[in-house]
Amino acid sequence: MSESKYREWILDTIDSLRSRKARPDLERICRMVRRRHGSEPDRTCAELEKLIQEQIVLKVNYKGSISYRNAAKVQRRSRKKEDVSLATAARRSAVEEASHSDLSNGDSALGPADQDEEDLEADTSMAMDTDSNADEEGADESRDSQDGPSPGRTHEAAAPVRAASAPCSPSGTLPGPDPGPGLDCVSLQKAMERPNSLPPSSPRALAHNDWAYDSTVCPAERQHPGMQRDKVATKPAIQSVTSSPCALSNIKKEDGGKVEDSHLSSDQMVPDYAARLDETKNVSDGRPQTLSPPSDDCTFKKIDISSFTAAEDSLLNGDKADDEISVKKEKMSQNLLQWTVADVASYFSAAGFPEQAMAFRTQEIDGKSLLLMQRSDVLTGLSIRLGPALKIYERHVKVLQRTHFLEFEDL
DNA sequence: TTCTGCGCACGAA
DNA sequence: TTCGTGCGCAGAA
Repeated sequence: MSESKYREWILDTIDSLRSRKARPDLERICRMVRRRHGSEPDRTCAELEKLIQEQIVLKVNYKGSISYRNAAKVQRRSRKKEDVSLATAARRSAVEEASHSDLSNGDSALGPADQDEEDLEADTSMAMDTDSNADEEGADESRDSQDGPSPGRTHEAAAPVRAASAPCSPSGTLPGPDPGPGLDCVSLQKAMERPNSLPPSSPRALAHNDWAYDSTVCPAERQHPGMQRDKVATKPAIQSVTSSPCALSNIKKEDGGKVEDSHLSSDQMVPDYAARLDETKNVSDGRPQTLSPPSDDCTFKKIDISSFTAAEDSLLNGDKADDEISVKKEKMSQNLLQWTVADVASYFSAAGFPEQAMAFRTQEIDGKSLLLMQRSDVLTGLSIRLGPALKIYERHVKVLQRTHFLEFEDL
């Protein structure tokens, strides 16, 4: 029985419970998985915990009880029109994801809108277990250290109250809705903690973090630790869990028929650059994708993503990138600071994320802002779906940032 | 007995 | 007003 199978089962179960308006709590999840697939609650619990760690499943405290959410389906409500400044917005959303609502008023399923500044430094833990047991948070911390230095995750210390503890209470006789002390999964969680903590600001750290860029041109072929989330079958009904990250872009929100997905063409989304994109794609023919970072004052016109990616890879491996690529990279880094909002939007549009490009535009992300973006900002601050957001961050934002900072480090 | 569907109320946006 | 959520009940299996 593969883990991916379990993921599928669990996500399926959560979706199923949700669809029938039942609280997806541990008890129900375990029971349903056992009934449907004959899996022991212990195992289900363990797998569920893993999913939480991987931020595939969100653990939330809703109305005083623990619920689990399919992270891919968590809707970020009413963030469409945010006129707050980018920094504020991004930060706030990071807080949203990370800090969860406290028991104060229970409801936290969607993440609190504003948690004030108390957790601003907290990195994004999609597992917004609102009762926030320190165990999990610890794991999260170590895992997500790439997001940025999160010195002193305040909520960690601030939340010893009513630790909802790990969701383990296996073996059929599960404690009721009260997530009381069943079997604890602490050991599991600890076991799952990953050592990983180089300061993200350091390009080298990035290179050593959970991210190793594959030189393969097609991201679909890549499987690296940092992208594990992408492998999740967000649509449980689908059997093949070997889905590539690319497959995620096809994720549709099936719940309630809320298909937020883009039916919009590039033209609709980013009219001014879409044409160029199409043009480019046609011309490039066999080549993957060609970016055309705009701006009149740009010192370059087109950069081949694949080349760029390859350059990054070489960089990571300590190889000497070939001159041509280096030149491109250098130019790109320099120009990044000069990118306008439109440039950034067009970049992502050209990179195959026209819909998400709009989000960058809406949030007024220019080159400088792009350099400042953290993972959580991309995942949550833009109100874009998790799948594309992960890809955008891992394959583009991070790459651009790293390249940029590497440049400066070298200088 | 267990599972499922759903009306309804609640709280947040 | 809309939306996400889940309690609690009734009917089905």
